[in-house]
Amino acid sequence: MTEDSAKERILSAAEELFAESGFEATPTSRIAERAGVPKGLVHYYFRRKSDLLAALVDRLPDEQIEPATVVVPGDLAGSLRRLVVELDRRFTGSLGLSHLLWREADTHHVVREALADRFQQLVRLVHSVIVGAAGGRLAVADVDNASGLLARAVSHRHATARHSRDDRPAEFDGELTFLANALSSKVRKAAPAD
Amino acid sequence: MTEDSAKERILSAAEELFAESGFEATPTSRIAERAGVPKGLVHYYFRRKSDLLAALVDRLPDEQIEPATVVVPGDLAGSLRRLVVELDRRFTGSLGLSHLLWREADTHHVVREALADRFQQLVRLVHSVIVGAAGGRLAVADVDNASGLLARAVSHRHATARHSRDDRPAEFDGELTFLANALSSKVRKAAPAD
Amino acid sequence: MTEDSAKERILSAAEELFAESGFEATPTSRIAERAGVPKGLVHYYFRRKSDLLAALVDRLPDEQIEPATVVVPGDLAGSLRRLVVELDRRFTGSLGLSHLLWREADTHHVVREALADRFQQLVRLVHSVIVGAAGGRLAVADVDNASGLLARAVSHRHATARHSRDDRPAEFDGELTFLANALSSKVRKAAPAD
Amino acid sequence: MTEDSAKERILSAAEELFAESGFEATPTSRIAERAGVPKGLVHYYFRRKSDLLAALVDRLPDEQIEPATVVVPGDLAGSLRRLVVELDRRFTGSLGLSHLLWREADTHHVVREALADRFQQLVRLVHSVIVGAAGGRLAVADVDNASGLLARAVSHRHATARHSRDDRPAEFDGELTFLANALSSKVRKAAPAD
DNA sequence: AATGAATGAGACTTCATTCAT
DNA sequence: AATGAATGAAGTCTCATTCAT
Repeated sequence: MTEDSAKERILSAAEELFAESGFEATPTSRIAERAGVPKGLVHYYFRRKSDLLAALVDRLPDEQIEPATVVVPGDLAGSLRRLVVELDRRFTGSLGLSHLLWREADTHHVVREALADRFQQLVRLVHSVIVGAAGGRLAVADVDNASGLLARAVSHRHATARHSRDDRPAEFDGELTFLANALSSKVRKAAPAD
Repeated sequence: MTEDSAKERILSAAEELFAESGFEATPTSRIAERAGVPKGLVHYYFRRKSDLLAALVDRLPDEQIEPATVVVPGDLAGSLRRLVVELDRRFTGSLGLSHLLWREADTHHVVREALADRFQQLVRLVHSVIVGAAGGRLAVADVDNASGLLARAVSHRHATARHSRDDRPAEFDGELTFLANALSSKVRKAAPAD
Repeated sequence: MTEDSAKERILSAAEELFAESGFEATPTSRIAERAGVPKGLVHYYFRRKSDLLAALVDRLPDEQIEPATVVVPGDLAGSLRRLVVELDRRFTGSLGLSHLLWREADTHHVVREALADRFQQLVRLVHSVIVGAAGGRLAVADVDNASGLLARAVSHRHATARHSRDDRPAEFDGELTFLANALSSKVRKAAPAD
Repeated sequence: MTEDSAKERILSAAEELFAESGFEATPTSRIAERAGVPKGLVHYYFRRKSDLLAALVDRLPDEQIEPATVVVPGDLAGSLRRLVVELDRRFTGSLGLSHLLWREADTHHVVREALADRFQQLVRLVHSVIVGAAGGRLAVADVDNASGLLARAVSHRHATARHSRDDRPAEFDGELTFLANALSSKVRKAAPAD
């Protein structure tokens, strides 16, 4: 069953190699080699090299995280922490993808758009988690701002993790707690008049 | 005045082109062309193409921002806002540089390190501004966390600004205010005896 | 019949050109030109230029001479003369090869070894012919010395023939006869009891 | 006094490098480097690269060997042995020269002629030594043949010594003795009537 | 459907040579 | 006299892409 089709193997090889060395620096011949297929087959399935990149973006896994799996109502800090743990896991599980998206975003609009989409998804996800954990007692603007801030910080953290030797994202608990406290203090302040 | 030396023109051309299309996708011949010099001269000054990249990183402007120029003690939100305005200006003024650093960080460790350096500088800068504006009445950990969060968010904002049509960084005031408030509320809470 | 495969034509062209102008002085483009193939094909078959040289040495014809074809027992001088005539014919028939070997021996160890091999073959061949023509009545040491001397002289004669306008080896009969006589006198002296 | 002029240092560097890597494979810049002179100076003294080769051949040391220094009348084998020892010493003392001459003889007629000259000198030298050691009792033809044979063998021996790791010429005493005996036997046979 | 031989444009780089100083 | 910046021709090699089978 792990006997992937040749086409699939080509795509995986391309993903790895584009992530390792970049699109331009990767010859199609090396893709064929790593996929263990004859050179001609790469161009048989993907006439031009850029078609490979497009196909790679198309098959982007849509691994949504379900807010419910990390949210504990009333425990904002914990919920955010669990969210980030989960995000980190996804990130580590598809490093090639992440490398690829960041690397080629500048020159391939297809990729750029995919990257932007993912960021928007992330913002919405953080938003949901905050709302789910803190209840509806927060000002909409505050939630928006916190979500934006956190999504950016998490994205940046992953983006720079790519650059480190072991691809492991940096410590982040302090920042998370700080943010959770900031929001929580708003809740209290927003509700004494109740 | 714009009569730069040939060597300088080559570097500028390389910076632009590497930023536009990436290192690999930029032929040295196009660099020579844009710099208006014969092809041989490029390799006379920079034996291999990668030497160009190294030179580009070496001459990285060290445009430090002086905290004092944006800090107004007591006005944290305003100070941060002025800081970001200034950072955005620097960013817009050297777009090529920023593109270059992010694009090539994955494959050229010189570049990667330069990018990491710049990030650390940014963290320290934000730190100084917060301390300068809020006085010494904040917990060290809070300042650290807020600085990290903000530096990451600002970096990410610039990194993704590269991907937009007009290179303009996204709106950010809301996030800034939120963060300033978060910190300010700590000050008050930390000094209830006042 | 002369419709050789492209690969074969490339090798022949390379052999000729390397012999004419030397390895370094021969552009691969000129090889392609003379072989009547597109430039890319040369590097398709032989990734690097030096692979061409290696291939050339590999396909070195192993044109052994069968001692029996020149030996007439009892006629040492005649046998040696027939041997040299035959060696000269081989030499003239593959001039390119000979040029090539001597020219590039200094810088390419593959070639150097091939040249050394050929010399050893030659020594053994001369040895066989002497023994075959003179019978077993000669001292081993004498045969060894004479073989070495003659093999060296013949090699040198071919090596310098390359340098002459018409590639024709110099007259050599006198030397041959002298050597045959030298050996023959030993036979008589070794068997005075006859 | 070892403070050679720049021009002299350039020539020596060229001789070494041409011998090591060949004429074509040696950039003039490397000659300048090894000579410790600025690049421009090489072409200041020798406008074209080939002028260097010509100059090198022009200044060829004419290290003639005086027959009297090795000849002991009556001792032919010893005389030849001493001659070869002396020739080997000259050879080892100017290896660069020898490499150079053999390497570039194929493509530069100036060099080719110099090499041929040296060979003729050698033939005459051997001739003188034989005559000196054996007296006038040998047939002219025999002396000619033996000289040619020996000169060729010695030349070949040096030519192939270049190809060995340590540039040391191979053992040769057996061959020499054999040749001396061959000649000596003629003397005896030629003079029984005395 | 699949393959790998074949192609040619073009990339990087080297280098002899010129020339202004 | 001496230098090293500058030039451009040319060399080796890579590679996406095509095509006959």
